[in-house]
Amino acid sequence: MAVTIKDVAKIANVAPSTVSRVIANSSRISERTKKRVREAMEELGYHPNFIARSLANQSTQVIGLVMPASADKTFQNPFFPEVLRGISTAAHEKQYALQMSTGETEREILEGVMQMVQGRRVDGIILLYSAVDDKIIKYLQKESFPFVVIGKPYENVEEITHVDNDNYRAAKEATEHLLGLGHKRVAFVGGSIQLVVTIDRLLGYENALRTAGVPYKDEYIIHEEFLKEGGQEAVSELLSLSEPPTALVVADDLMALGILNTLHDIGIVVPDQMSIVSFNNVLLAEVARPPLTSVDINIFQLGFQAAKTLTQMIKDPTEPTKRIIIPHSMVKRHTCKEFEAVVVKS
Amino acid sequence: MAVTIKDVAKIANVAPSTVSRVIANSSRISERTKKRVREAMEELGYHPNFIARSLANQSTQVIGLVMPASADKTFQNPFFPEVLRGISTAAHEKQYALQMSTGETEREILEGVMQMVQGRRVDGIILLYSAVDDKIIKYLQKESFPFVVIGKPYENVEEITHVDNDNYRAAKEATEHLLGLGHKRVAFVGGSIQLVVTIDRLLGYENALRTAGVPYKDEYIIHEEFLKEGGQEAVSELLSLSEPPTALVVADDLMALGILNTLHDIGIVVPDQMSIVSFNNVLLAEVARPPLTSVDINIFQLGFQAAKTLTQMIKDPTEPTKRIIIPHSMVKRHTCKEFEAVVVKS
DNA sequence: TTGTATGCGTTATCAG
DNA sequence: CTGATAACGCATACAA
Repeated sequence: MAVTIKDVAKIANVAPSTVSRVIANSSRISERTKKRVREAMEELGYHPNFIARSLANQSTQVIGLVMPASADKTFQNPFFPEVLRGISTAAHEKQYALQMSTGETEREILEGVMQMVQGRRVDGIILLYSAVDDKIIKYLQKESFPFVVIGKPYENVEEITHVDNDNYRAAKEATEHLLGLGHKRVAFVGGSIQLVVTIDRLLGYENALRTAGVPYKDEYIIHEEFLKEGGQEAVSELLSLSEPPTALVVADDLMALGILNTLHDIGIVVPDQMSIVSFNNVLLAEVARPPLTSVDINIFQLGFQAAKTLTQMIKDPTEPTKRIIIPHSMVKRHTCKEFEAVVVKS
Repeated sequence: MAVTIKDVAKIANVAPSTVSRVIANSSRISERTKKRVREAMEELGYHPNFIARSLANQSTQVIGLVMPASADKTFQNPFFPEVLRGISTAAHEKQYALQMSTGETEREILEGVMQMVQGRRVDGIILLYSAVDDKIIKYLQKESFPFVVIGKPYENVEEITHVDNDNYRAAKEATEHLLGLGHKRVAFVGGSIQLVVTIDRLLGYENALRTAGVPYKDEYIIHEEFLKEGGQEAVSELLSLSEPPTALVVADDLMALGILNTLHDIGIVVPDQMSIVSFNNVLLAEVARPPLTSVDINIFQLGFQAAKTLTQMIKDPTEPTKRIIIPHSMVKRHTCKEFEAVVVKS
């Protein structure tokens, strides 16, 4: 059996409670006994048992993380390592550990979350995505368990603390950029319409078109998963149109990379024959050829602020609901060009 | 306060210990009382408190995960989401939760691991990488805490359970493939030499050259981090040589992508003027242009087997040390071509 | 400033 | 088959 607080107490000739107070660095313990107790701890190689502490405190110092279904391809998106880095940094500052949901299906994940919550395994939860009609959010609200979502909740926005970008405006700006270059036929290639981020960006795109008086066409809206296969299908659908687009707003760098390469295969030159703006500005955007013009959404900050906010909520449950908007900025590289009346071969 | 075993006991008119037995589905409880207790549980919405259970059991049902320093660029490698998926799947099957280390520096990570272990927060640990002279492995061995490493330990290989590929042979085969195509000037672009995987692959590469009677040159060995900047530097170093290579063995798809694009910028055509074999076969390999010939190391299985093995070790601490080798296979795409006496412009 | 006693929610050991 | 009761290791209210 490992060395406990009692062993330390015996060696230091004090009561267990005194040792406990030394650990908490209570101000009502004399420096002399503190020193003696610490020496005893050192001598025995004592380390506090977090489980016991958790039980006594009703607090675990761990944050639960809910990822999208791991079967889901979304998981492969470079977005996740980067939010994780942000979360991890903030969590570490406040001495929180991180626990991940495991589970392949939505049902399994919900069960995992229920175990985290009811089993008192975590003090709070971060949702790393926001989907339409999400059971997990509803459950967490019902239990009034501390949680924050990264992205915008689909329902009850005012009641749920979340960290998001202004995706509506970001997409609007991206579209306007293309419009400003003279493009009239701008298509939108988004991820799953189940994700709120897709919806917001789509709305921003629509609004930009409407404001510019450019007609909005259903055929120009493509929804695919955030992935490469998606990119390829998107391209073929779009190019088979009688009036194919000359510019694309793409929801994600990874998808844009797929599109880029498919276009390259077909022999369509970017940006000469097709302009592209994508989102996220992960490493891939730089590495792609040509390098992608991409909206930087500051993924690290998304994670960092989410974790920071959650720890505040845990510490002070009366904290009001918050909406934190992380700024974005378009990084112009080499996938956008002024529209010229070049015929896009179909 | 949440509903506890006592509340259930009261409603069901039994002792708390009986409720506990029902939860464990003990065979020495009559079906009738089981039913009554279960109804009470249902009625109150009872869920067991894992923390309390952990304290009583001395077992947490959580596995600790040690990632490389999150400041480290390695973290961005698509390798990680995929091992995680494997680990997560196996862990979920055995009802284990996953806890991640947070910490930016090596020192912080070691401290985090010590907290996991001494604080009894986890039942076992998986190391997601293997580095030379690793303090964490030494610590875990000293504590004789259950752990498995993904990759090959640098020291005490026989005493440490690990899940690895035969990287030596994989690299040898990749090199032989290039040699077989007639290339004589084959360079090796590896990741950090601090990683054991790099060392193994380098040795395999060397052996292939030696066996083929091709001279081995120091200038052909480049070590960079597993990333894109690395790719670019590698290319410029290699091409500035008086006898630049005509083929490359690259440690990682992400790096290979960087190299591919740098070559493209310079105007060197792959595979006509430069052949490339890389490792990991992640999504990127498919998406790259041209698609990468890459050694599939079965990342998912690496994670899956690691978690599965660890849970066995936890259940039965007398399990012998194991070495599990996950098979690899080369996926031929379009980055390799027979060597022709084309002058590579320098 | 320090010690004593009790509780946190379970499981496990005895009895019965 | 079931019920008391004592751990598990720590924190804290209350005493001293």
